[in-house]
Amino acid sequence: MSNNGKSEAVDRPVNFIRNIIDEDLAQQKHKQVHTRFPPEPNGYLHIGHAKSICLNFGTAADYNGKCNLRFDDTNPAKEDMEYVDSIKNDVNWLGFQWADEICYSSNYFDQFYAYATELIEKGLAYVCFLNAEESREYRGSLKEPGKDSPYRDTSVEENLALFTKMKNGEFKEGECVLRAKIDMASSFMCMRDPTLYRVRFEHHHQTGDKWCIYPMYDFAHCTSDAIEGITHSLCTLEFQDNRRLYDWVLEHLNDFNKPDRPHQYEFSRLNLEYTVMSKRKLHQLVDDNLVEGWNDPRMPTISGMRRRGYTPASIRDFAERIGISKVDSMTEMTVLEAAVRDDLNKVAPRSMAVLDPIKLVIENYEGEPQALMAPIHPQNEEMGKREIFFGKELYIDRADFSEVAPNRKFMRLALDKEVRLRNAYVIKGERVEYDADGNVTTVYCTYDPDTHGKNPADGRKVKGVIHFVEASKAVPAEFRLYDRLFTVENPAKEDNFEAVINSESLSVKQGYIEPGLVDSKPEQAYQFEREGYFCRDNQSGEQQVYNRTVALRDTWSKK
RNA sequence: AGGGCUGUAGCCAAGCGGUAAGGCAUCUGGUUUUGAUCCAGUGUACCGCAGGUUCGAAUCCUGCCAGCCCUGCCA
Repeated sequence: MSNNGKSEAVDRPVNFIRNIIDEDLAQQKHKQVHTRFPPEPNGYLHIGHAKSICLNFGTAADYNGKCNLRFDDTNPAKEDMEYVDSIKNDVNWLGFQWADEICYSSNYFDQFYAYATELIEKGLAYVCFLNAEESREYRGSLKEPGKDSPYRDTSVEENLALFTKMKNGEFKEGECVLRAKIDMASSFMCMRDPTLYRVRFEHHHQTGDKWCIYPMYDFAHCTSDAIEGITHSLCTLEFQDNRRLYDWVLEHLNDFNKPDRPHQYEFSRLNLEYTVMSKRKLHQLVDDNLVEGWNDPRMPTISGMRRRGYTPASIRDFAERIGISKVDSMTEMTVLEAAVRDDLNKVAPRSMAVLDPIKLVIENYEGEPQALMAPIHPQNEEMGKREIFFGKELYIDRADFSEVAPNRKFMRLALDKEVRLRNAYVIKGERVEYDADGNVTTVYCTYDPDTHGKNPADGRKVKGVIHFVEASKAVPAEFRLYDRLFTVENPAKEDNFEAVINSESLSVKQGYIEPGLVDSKPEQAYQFEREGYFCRDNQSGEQQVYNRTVALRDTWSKK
């Protein structure tokens, strides 16, 4: 059957949803797979949505099916065009194309109205004048059954008239709702005569002022799926109970009570360590100015991660690595980081940048700086070479020098010790100058002119390699280093998650880049050798600002 | 006696009656002008616990335990 945990259709990990699809296809329940990604446009997309996007679009693509992008826009009070635009943008950026036109639940408002009418005519829905509080009391509790609304037995004719009045704006907000007549004693709370329609005098971003009644999620979602011919409606675990209502609605509508109607399947949402995933909390971080905005590189939003330097391929790979299941889980950051590193390692041109510079003088070098050629990618010659410079004055990183090597493992520059300047020559530390505070200002070295592109002729072994930038050609740049946004694994569990924000989640450095980098494009990834993967900030215009996407894997600093 | 789900190595996650895939993390070697990459190797997983069925159970049955979700005119 399944070979090494891979799906038959494509070389991709199997999951329970693919198993269901394989079965449905085998039994010819559906001819083609049709999924949908149904965000509500009330916030920006985050990495958790990316998991769902990859699942829905990815699965459809693997089975040669289709996937719709559908805005679940049934609550105009919370929604906005700003979000629909950003969502479209993020989905495209991730590399997915929706089938045909973009869909909106609001496209189907006329049909929803007709379906609601059908339910009323069948005696399966009624207009209820209980207010919100009364309605809650009548609902009962988890352990106690509810009791029937006094409006439950209103005649079909009267309900029809009442519902028309609701639509015509003859009732105030909150005065009445349309409810399904199901079972006030059901153990599923969502089946205790759930609300189907409520009155809202709101302007809708798609339908304007045409409607003053808006359908509830449970009524709109299943019917939208059915209208669009969705076969597999994938959502997260908290909708498991709602599936009973999903099925009830479709089974009681003539158009949809067929074997090939949509079915809902639930998978677990993504939880990532050291961050939050709820829209409410992300909204709060933005509103309370704890981050720069939705696209702050520390945010788990698609736009934030994009600005940080994550690539679409790396996010898709991450989604594949974490898999799909029904287990409540918490994924470690290392999985995400490994996914970006794997992608960037392959595609990122190499460069050198000094983030915390100290001056280094080559005492035995005279004359103008010289140009040297360096590989753009040491493991991929096809990427070509770049020009770098070497000269009398250079910058190296403060952390790469120590007057006295702290231990035998120290592989960087120290006095009377040799080290390789990456892509250039072997140098030896000779002496050092300090400022009044005891900080190193300049390190004086000599270089071995016969070591470019080769080891010392006399067989001396030089183990250490450090990076540098030639001073006269160096271009000043700002580097922004990011760390986890929170100090605890699961900030959502805190009483006040804002209290556990990592105050050191951003540190800014002023240093230098190779001159060849001045025209770098925003979001283009580079590996600054020995420092990590960086990209030009997409919000800083002409300024040389680089965001660190992720540091290089570090297997020695903790020892 | 509310109901719905879930429990496989530190973290994800395959497996669906024939004797435990894979990834991340960890650790150990090797290569290396990035302490990166790459390569090779590295895990007694009492398969939540306890019974039962079976020649044989992570897979079937029973009971128990733990965690998550459900009482919006939110989605």
